[in-house]
Amino acid sequence: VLCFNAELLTEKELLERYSEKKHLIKQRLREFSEKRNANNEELFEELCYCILTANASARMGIRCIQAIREELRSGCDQARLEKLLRGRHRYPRKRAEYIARAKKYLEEEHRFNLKEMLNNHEDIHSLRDYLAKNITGLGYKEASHYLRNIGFTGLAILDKHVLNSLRELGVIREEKPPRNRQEYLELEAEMKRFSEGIRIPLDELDLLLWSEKTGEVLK
DNA sequence: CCGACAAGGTCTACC
DNA sequence: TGGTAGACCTTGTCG
Repeated sequence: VLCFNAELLTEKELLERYSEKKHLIKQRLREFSEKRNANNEELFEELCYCILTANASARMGIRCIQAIREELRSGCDQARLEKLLRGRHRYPRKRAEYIARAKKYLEEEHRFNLKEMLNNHEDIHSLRDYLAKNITGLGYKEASHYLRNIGFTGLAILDKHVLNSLRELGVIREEKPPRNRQEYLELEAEMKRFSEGIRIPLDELDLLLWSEKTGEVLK
């Protein structure tokens, strides 16, 4: 936060950063993996957090989730959610709508048993497809974000910062965000190839690149 | 104080 | 059926 580094990130620097932050990164991922034991209310709260962070700052997402925590558990009423989000989020109406719809969908299709729903998918990619398709407000990036945050591994969270880093490293040409499933999968595959080349697990690389740009989270 | 612009994208309408 | 503008919307930050 002190200064902006205008120079391009190199592989050498990346590996240096990795050895510096490796411990913190692994610790963070362990924290995520502990979420595998979370109950349905906690899993739903995390889902809502990811709905809220799409095109919004992480800080905004955290502030919002604190404000609506009670409402998520009690009624999850759209109008009340909107009121709580107003003044805290960019899109109070739409995001309140998405959250209310998600709650309704999960209740109708899964009796709100998120745990079971998540475990019923044999592989993580089909699970992500399912979420992106059926939860309005979650695209591929946020669906990946969600799964990572509740302890699944092996998915790339291709946000603005990570894409920018990948471009600087020469892994990809442009940092334009993927606009559909196919583009997302292609970019993810490129990142995975790169991660194997430099021997940094995909999830750790993702967290590393993100922390390079934001400086937050890992601290 | 004011204007510009970014903030971990995604959805929908329309072609 | 697949692709692309425009909508969503407000706060915080920086010059």
